[in-house]
Amino acid sequence: MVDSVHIASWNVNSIRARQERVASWLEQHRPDVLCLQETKVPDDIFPVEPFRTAGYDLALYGQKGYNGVAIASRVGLDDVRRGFDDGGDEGGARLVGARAGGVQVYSVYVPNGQFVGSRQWDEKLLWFDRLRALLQGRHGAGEHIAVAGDFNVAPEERDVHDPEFWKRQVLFHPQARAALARLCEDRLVDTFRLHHEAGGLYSWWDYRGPSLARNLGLRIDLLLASPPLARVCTAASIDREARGGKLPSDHAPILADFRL
DNA sequence: ATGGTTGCTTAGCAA
Repeated sequence: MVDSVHIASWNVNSIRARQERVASWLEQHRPDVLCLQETKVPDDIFPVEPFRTAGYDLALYGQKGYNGVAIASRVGLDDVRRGFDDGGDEGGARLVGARAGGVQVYSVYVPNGQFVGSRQWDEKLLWFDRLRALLQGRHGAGEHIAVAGDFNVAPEERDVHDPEFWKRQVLFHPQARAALARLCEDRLVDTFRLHHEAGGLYSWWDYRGPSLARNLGLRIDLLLASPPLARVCTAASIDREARGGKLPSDHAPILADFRL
């Protein structure tokens, strides 16, 4: 009987490039569930062995070259659902859901948006509303739901090293922040902010330039919980250490613990 | 939206 569940999420920027690093991280942290984004690989050649060896089942929704999401679980994995089922264009493999450890889990990779005013920008803003509709259509208010992933939006000024610059960019534009806020309002809670007040705590640092050394980052990776699940969230963190070393992803893993 | 780096794919795109 599971009485607690530890959920993690990590944009790995290619699971094939990162598989040894992810495998050792799994052995070290042993989360019950790990949501992955930017796996960048079709399902038939996803490197499943390191996960099986570590005791994890996988729900895969990938594609060639870009995007790709997955859920790894060692506490059961049922009712896997890939993508939206709203009849609209999927716009890439960016969403997979499953039941794991008594929680309804979603791994999400929100479109980056390219630049403000682009076609991809419009798709990004729309994507939040599609996700909101999907969650409202599939789930009731009392359920334990975790929506984890790379949202490609920092929620607040304290989540951005230079808000004045970034508010004109896709990752912190007022319209993107508003779209995220609409998704969340009264439905999803940012678990990190239940346990940390400080600014300067980021989950992504650009590969280019001295961003990591100078902590020029943004907190765009989020683990959102429905209110009933948020009420039993006992801890949340960002594993900044995993952003270091040789050939890291440009994102750090994020984690949250729940007592069920 | 311009630079810098990384990954997928092998010249150029996406992030």
